[in-house]
Amino acid sequence: MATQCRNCPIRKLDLFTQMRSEEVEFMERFKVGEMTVDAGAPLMSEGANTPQLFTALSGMGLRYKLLANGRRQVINFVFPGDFLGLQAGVMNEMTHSVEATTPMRLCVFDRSELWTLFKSRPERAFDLTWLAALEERFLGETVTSVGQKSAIERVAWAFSRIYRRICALGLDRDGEIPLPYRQQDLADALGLSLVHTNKTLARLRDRQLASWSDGRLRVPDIEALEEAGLVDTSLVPRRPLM
Amino acid sequence: MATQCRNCPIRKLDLFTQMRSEEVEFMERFKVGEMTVDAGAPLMSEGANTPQLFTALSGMGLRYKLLANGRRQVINFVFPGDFLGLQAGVMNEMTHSVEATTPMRLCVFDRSELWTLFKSRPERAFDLTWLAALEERFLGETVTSVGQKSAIERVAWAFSRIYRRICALGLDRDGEIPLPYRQQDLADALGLSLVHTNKTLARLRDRQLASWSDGRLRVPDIEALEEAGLVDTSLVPRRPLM
DNA sequence: CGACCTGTTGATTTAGATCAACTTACGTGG
DNA sequence: CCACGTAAGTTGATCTAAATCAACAGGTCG
Repeated sequence: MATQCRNCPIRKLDLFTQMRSEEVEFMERFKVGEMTVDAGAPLMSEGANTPQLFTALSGMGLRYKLLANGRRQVINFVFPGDFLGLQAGVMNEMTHSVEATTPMRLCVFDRSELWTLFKSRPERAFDLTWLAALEERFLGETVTSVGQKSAIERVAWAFSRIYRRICALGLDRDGEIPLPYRQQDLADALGLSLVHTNKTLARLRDRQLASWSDGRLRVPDIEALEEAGLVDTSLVPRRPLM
Repeated sequence: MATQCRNCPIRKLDLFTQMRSEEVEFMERFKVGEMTVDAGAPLMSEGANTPQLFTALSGMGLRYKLLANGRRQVINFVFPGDFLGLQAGVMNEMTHSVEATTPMRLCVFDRSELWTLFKSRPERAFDLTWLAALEERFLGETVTSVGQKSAIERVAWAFSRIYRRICALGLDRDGEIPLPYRQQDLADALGLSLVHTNKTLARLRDRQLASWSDGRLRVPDIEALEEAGLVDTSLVPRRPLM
């Protein structure tokens, strides 16, 4: 039996904007089920026209694109609260793939009901657009990091962003968060080679800015890390949850 | 006296999805005016909370972010039909700046009316979300190009995308389009140095793939250029126009 | 046990950055 | 009308951050 939205495990977090109770009721109707997947499971694939939209509830994943030359770009990492499938929802085609890195639990929505949402729930439609704008904002920052920063700045930037997000989800425990990706994933996200990423991680460790091993990231001083990553510290607002 | 939407100079192009007449009427009310600006004029700036939203009607511009270290990332180029200010519209703050490269003419909308649009015009709200998803798609592709491609592939990719778009706007004339940017702008868009960009342009010219000088880009064989740029040639759908 | 995956480290190479000149073209002001 | 300053493009020489190549170590699993 699927969790009812009123008992949603993450909705109440400060990270998210709060919904009015009619909205919660609407989402309970909009939601068609829940899905749990194993680590490594593909969730959506580039070019496909998935009938389903998801909101991640727990676990972590990643979005990526493959190139003709075999290289892979990790577009970003997927954390609880992220909405998956907007492109399929409005344009009928995903232009990137999504896969689960750890086991994941996701809310499932029916894509064909999306238009109903726009017609009957303008505030939810607005929230969806907000999420799209937030994604655009984040990708603009990613382009900037990959295009203009040195290796150490890029890794520091990525760790800062991830650390802040995971903390906001309440998953940190004395300065440490779970980060269950491989170095190759980070390398592909930042446009760096695996070897150079590894050496850059060692440098960050030496400088006591961040230490990532055994799937856990320890950040002794987040502000110092943000500075090292030239991170734009303008406030990231609360985000809507679909 | 501002152009009325019914006489919009670009709306009828095949590039754009067609609107129903009620939608056109609604847009005429939503539109509060028109603006023309000189080359070099700033349109929006990072961190600011502009009260206005725009749709570009003519001319070209660019979006960019500046870093603490003085470097600049050009996020993308702005062409007629592009919508500007979505971030300000939903999140009250731009995270990048926009400036006019040539003189531009723009439709002006009132940000505070955006919520009215969501409440009373769900199909227009849907279109806006579509545009946001399209932007996300394009930025994903940009990250992939900047993160994973060689200099010549990146330039070929950018030229392909630009060429296709400008042709769709009907601005091409025997295999040539206007492209009034500086080499520095392209360099900042692709994460390359100015000097290396210049040398890469020479290589593309030698290989007869693309020749850009005096503000005009000539492309003898767009398919060959796309191949050189590892361009994902899956169909780019018609886009909504706001 | 052996195959495979992930991480680590050192040696070598290279794409692209940086540095430095020089050329046009285009104002602007004397 | 010319001198000078500035912006954009071009080209060659040199440097370097990061890529590539190679080898090995520890874990895990069938």
